[in-house]
Amino acid sequence: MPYNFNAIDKKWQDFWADHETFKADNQSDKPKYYVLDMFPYPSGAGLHVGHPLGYIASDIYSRYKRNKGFNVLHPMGYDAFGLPAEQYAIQTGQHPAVTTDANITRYKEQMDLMGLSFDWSREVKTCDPSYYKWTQWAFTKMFEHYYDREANQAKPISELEAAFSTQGSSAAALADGTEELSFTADEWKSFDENQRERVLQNYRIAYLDDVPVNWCPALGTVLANDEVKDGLSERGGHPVEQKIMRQWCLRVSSYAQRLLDGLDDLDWSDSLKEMQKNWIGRSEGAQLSFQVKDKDFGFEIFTTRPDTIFGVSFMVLAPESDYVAQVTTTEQKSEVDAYLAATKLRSQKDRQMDVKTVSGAFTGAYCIHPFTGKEIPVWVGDYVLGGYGTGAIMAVPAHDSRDHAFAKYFNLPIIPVVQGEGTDRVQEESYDAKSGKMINSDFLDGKKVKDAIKTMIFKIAEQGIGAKQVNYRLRDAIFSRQRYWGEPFPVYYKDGRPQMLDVSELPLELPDVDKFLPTETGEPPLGRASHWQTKEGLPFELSTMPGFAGSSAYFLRYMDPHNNEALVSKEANEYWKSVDLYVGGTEHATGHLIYSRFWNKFLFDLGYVCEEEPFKKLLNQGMIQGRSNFVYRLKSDRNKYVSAALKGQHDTQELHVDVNIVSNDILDVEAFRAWRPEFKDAEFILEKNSDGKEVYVCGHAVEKMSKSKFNVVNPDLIAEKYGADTLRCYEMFLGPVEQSKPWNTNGIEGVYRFLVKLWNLYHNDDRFEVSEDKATPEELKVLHTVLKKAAQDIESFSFNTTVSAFMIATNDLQKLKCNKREILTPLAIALSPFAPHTAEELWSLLGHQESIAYAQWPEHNETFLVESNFNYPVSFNGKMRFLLELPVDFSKEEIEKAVLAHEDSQKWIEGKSIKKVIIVPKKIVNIVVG
RNA sequence: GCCGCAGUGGUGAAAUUGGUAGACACGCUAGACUUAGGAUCUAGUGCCUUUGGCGUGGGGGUUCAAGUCCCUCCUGCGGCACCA
Repeated sequence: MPYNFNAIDKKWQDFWADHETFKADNQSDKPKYYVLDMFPYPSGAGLHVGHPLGYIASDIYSRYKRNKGFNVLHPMGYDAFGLPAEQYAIQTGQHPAVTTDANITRYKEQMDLMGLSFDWSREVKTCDPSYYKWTQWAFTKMFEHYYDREANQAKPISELEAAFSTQGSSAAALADGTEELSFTADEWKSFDENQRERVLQNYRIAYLDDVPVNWCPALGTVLANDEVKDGLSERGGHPVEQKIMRQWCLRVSSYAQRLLDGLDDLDWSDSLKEMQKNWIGRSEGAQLSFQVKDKDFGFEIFTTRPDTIFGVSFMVLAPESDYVAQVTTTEQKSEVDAYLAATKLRSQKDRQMDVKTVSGAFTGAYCIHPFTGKEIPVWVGDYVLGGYGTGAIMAVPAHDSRDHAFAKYFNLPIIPVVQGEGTDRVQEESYDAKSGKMINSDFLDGKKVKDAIKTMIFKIAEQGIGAKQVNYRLRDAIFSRQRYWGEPFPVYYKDGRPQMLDVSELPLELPDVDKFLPTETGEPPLGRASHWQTKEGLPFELSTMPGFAGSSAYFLRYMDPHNNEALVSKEANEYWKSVDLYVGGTEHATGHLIYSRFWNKFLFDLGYVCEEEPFKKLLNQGMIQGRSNFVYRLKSDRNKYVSAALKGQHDTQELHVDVNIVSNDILDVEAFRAWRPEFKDAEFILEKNSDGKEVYVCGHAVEKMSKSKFNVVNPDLIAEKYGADTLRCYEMFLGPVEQSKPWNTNGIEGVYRFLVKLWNLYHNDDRFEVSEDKATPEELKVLHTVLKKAAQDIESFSFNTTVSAFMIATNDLQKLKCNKREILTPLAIALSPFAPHTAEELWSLLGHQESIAYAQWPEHNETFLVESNFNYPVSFNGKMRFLLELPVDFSKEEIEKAVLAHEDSQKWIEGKSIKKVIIVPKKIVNIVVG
């Protein structure tokens, strides 16, 4: 029994735990490095082989950095509030805290089995009151601040109040607000507290507002936009409808520009940056007002194409727009009302599903064109959204496809104002491109589109009818959830006015309830905690915070997890600064990664943290999908199952079968009978495989790994069968970390063989045996090649090729029968990030007392890597190439002679030497000199 | 529809970033040792009409040299989606 991985794994996992090997200190002479994984939601299913992909990658990097002499912070914790535990609680009555704790225990066990080098002394749980104290605290700070557009940062709301009492509402000109209000300083002073609060709510960063929300009746709660996919809830896939509700909101939109600008300096993948840019959705254009005919007001529209203003042939209002009621004429009222009623019936999902149907109604009103003075009809149409821009548009059917469809449907004029390739067909198809020259446009005629946009913005401003305007798609975050298992708001109400608890009164702990369902009167579950109120008997807010609340600042808490006086102390924050490497999946691109950047920027504005961006580098690990297996049950005989190749001859029903009783798609029929009572008498129609044996072959498909599909492969089982190091190396060997791929165990033997081979190289029967002889140049070359490759590849997160490099080195050393200490010592250190248990064992067998985790990373030496095929002196400072014509059958000597004779070679080679000679066909030789 | 990414053997994938395509591993074939092999070891393995020719989704281009750069088309994946 040479390579007893189970014993080795256990020995070193215990050793690391006992010695707190990976505990990071907040003070050190070493440079710091902060490696963070996105912390998991501890689900009941436990970890499957897909989860550790990112954990292993970050662990390899952490271990590498420790060996490189860094003080590494590598913590782990749990995003412990969430829907599944609560849904489970509703079904079983089991308190979510109990299930969550049980799941956490299981998660920790599994992570330890993989030898992950976390500093567990810093573990956080978002559901822990000592943790959510600081989530609540940040919320109260957001309530007490507003966004100052001039200073471009959050400022105390008290400053705004002071300004109101001297300047009235004009003080709010540069504050980001929900709606415009008008009052004088004296009026402000005469306001009572309720009136003042109503004003202030428009400016607070955490504020209450009546907003259209995604209401999910099945879950009994509202959901954020990123929690809704295709009109269905992301969790559970329940239908979602639109509803107006009074909710806590966070003014994330104030930070839109900073969230966008901040991306430039981040080392994130282009695709992820692109996703965030899309989500923020900046668009530049102009806002201008169109006067309504025979009325004393006009309405504001937003357009990115002010240049096409001479092509406007109608206006469209969103059905939700307040203007609709104001402008609709008596003759058109019944038609418009009917249309509005019909639109209301269409659910959010319907509107998304069928974007092609054109619908609308004429209001009877007209606008006056600001430049031509012509009358323009005003319509209502549901393709214009209430929540974006001003909820009203100028329609230019010749140059906007949606306007074009509307114009065609209602037979409205299409006036081309841009000439370009294809504009002659503008009656049939709109020309949306921002290129070409202006026509039919008075003073813009002949200008290029881009110039015309500039000119027009200038003109609009000059005439006082509008100005340049930037709009963002990013909306404020709705922060209330009508659920139990989340952070309680540190808020109570006095005469309906929200009041914040002081930090000394935090945390406000989640009260117990008898059931986890809404009350009979439809209040959230917290309404059942009847005695839950302040000392004065005032009621608390009954909603809880959403999932992203607890995950928005956890990376800061790890820096100083036991501090009861602050989220993070100044010293700890200034030492660790921000996350150097953040590893996680793309699924958080528009949720967590936006909210936590916002949250961090807010704390930065208040001076609580020293870095504006929390995550410097981001590595997106791919998803590991499951490979499901199926059996085919006859519809005629529900006890009979037909093999995959023969299923065409029968009418069958496809059933998922546990992949753990299937090997290479061949079903273990006895295990199947034993799997579930309903299958105990199962009969099979078998097929012949290539060996002529009768077997049951299963169907297969790549799907998401999930319990219900029976395709979950547990990392524990793999670790038990092959050892943690094989699991770690194999997950890396599968391919680039960033790539998604289906799990299959087919190649794991190869990786396992590599570790055994390496082990056996330094073992004679059961005895560890190393030679003290000096290594040969050949052996040194093998070693230094792998040292160089490993360092380079780890730095560039190319872990699959690093594993290959170790395999090559092992094979080479085996051929050389090399078991020398001089080789093994550095090799073990370089291998330790990938196979820490094996490396640590070898390290101790080599006689070291201290853990390999802090051994110094061996630097490679280039002199051992010289190409020995050519006997040239070599240097490694860059490379140069030049061309040389040679006779067909040249020798190496001739090459050298020719090189030296070449007229260019003198100045090229001067002071340098030939590094590499590459011979390619067609009598051409490339000489690389350095 | 718009934006981004990718396409290489039977399979997972490499390729010093423009320099001998297919490293490494799985699988497969043959052999050795074995009572046995789902153990271990050795050799072979891109394709073909094999003294040679062809090959990185298709077509074209730049270059002494292209998987890599440019144009174009096809296919797949991801994101956004009536955002004016």
